[in-house]
Amino acid sequence: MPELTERQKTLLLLIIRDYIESAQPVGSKRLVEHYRINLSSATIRNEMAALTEMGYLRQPHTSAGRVPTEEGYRYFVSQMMNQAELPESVQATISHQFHQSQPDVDQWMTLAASILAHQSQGVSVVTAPHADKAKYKHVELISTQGRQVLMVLVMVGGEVNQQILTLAESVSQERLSQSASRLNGLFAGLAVDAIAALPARSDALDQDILTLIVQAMRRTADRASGEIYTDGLSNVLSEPEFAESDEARRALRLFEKSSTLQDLLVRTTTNSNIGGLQVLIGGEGEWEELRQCSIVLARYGVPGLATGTLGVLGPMRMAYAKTIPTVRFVAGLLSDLVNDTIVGE
Amino acid sequence: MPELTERQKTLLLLIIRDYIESAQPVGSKRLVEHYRINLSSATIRNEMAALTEMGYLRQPHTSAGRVPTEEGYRYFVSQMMNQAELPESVQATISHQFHQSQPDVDQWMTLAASILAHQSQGVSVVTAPHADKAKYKHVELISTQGRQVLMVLVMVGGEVNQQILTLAESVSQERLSQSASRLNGLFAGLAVDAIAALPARSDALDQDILTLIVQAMRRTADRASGEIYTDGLSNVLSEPEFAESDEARRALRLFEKSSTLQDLLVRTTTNSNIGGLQVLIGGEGEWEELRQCSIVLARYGVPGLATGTLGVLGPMRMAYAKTIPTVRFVAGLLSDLVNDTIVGE
DNA sequence: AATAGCACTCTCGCGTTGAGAGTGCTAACT
DNA sequence: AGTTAGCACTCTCAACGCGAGAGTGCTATT
Repeated sequence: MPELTERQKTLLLLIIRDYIESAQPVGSKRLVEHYRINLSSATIRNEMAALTEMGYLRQPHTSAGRVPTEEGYRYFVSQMMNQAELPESVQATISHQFHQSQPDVDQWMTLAASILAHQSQGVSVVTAPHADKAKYKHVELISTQGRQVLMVLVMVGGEVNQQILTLAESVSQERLSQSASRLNGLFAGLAVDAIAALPARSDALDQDILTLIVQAMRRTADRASGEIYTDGLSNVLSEPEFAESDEARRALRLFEKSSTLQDLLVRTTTNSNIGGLQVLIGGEGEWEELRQCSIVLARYGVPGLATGTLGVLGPMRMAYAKTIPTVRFVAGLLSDLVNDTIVGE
Repeated sequence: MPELTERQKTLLLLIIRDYIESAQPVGSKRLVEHYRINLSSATIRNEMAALTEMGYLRQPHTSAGRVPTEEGYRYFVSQMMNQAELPESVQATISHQFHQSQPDVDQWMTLAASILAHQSQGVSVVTAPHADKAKYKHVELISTQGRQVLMVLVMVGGEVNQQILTLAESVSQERLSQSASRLNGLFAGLAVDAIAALPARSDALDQDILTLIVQAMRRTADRASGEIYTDGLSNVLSEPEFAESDEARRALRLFEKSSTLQDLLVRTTTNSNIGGLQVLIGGEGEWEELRQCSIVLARYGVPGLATGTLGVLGPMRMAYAKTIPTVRFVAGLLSDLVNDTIVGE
């Protein structure tokens, strides 16, 4: 791919910025009128032709202005990655909201999703922090009715797993508490494999619970991510590109099947570093449903202990300039929160 | 309002049924051709004129067929309320799905929402069972880090309240467990007011926890309903009436602000009996966002112990004939499940 | 009371047309 | 050589007109 001259670079960024704002193909004349450029429209036309030739722009039809291609957006985003800090005042507002909220993962996730959706005018996704290798911390068993028992399983890192068990026979709350207490003494800090490798318990109830705990921990580990929080779904319907086609419906459907969404998040962020952003433009050939969309994703958390993903989905014409720094900033915030909560345990 | 003749009644129902299927104004000729009626189109025209006069039908424009008015839909629904059973086979399928799922409230709610959305092709809403007067059952305190403690509070009826507390000073897990155990012995089966009325505890930690428990129970009671589950959001976008207008967005927004949605559910079902259906057509003048929509709602559960709401939102042109019996049936199922889970405690 | 016939109304789809926007190319200019 | 003015050309889009079709209400008839 040929190099861009400085002027082409400036023009390309200008054109994309304008298109993101106006949602309309931008022509040479409009460009001259709206921005202070010391060039005539004819010169700009030449440059536009060149940029089109190089694959950064395209024309919806012969006599329309130019529109960015996926390649164009990619260039735009790459230029933006390095710089683009969120204004101090916005940073302060967001931090403030987090610090005055309850110190509760659920609250944080909801808040993060809400902030992202609001700032970016897109659909936000946030997954709860999740440990790849969960370590046992504590179990509580609460008799509910008959043979049914509520098991609350807490992992190191604070991940909570709640589940109803059905035992072979009815057991008193007292015996349950004793059993839980015995297991807590035994398992503290162990990973699932270590627990499974322990010799069988002589007490039948203890052994049953142990088996169920191992199952629950395995299941938690298999889930590739924590619970998914989302917000701003209605934002996407305001976008003109989704107004009448059923593009919007396809993208929305992705959000209803949480398994697909999880797959997407995992596959695209699994190798990315904490703090590193990833921007998927037009589904990158992999995601048919997202051909018209872009996603800005980031991982947060403490590697090895608990990590999660957060991001924003919007039309390809998304407000990257605002979304990217916001996602980056919120990811940093959540990382700090996870860090503060876990470290020292 | 004048009485309808038997023939007018038949015709009105037929017209509405046809319109619900086809989504197009239905004319006299179409009616004669598609259904075996021993009448000429001219006669039908006369009757249609009468029905229009009476306010059950209306014409989008002079030379179009008839479309039901809100009044028309109301009549249609009222006719359907008494009869309309779900086919045995469908009942069986749904029951089966419930009985083979995990005995877990979260699972049930998700499943109920999924079934409702799928059957009705609308957006479903299900709220978790919730007790107006929560009774204490059990508390567990799990130290997480420093002064932070995870409190798991279980109510009679199985409602679980999970919360992070920040204590005045760091406390060992052992002391927490002891405190929890003392309180459990003391509070079992009591309502929040009874607990608040108890004399202060001599132990400072016990007293702190007690206060926090009362707060948590009050907060739970103040929430007018349990957690909200929803499904089928993308269905609503397929409906032609929402294709391009922004009606859809307004209705969707209702679902994003869970507070508004809760308000709606509470206000419309607060006085309705378990098992009784309520159908809101066109927002009934109260809900501007729902002017084009209908909602079928039902309460389920065991009055006085734990109740919840479930329902379906769709266009006014919704498939009532399928939705109403489904909502009624699922409500019955959930009532049974709640009953089985709670009774005997 | 029910129906056949008829004149009337209104929407919708379709082809036409003219204005406007934007382009690419060429020739002139710096 | 790079830049610019001018111009012919292309294409979309909104407006318009028009005819077909659907549906109605009314009247006269059975």
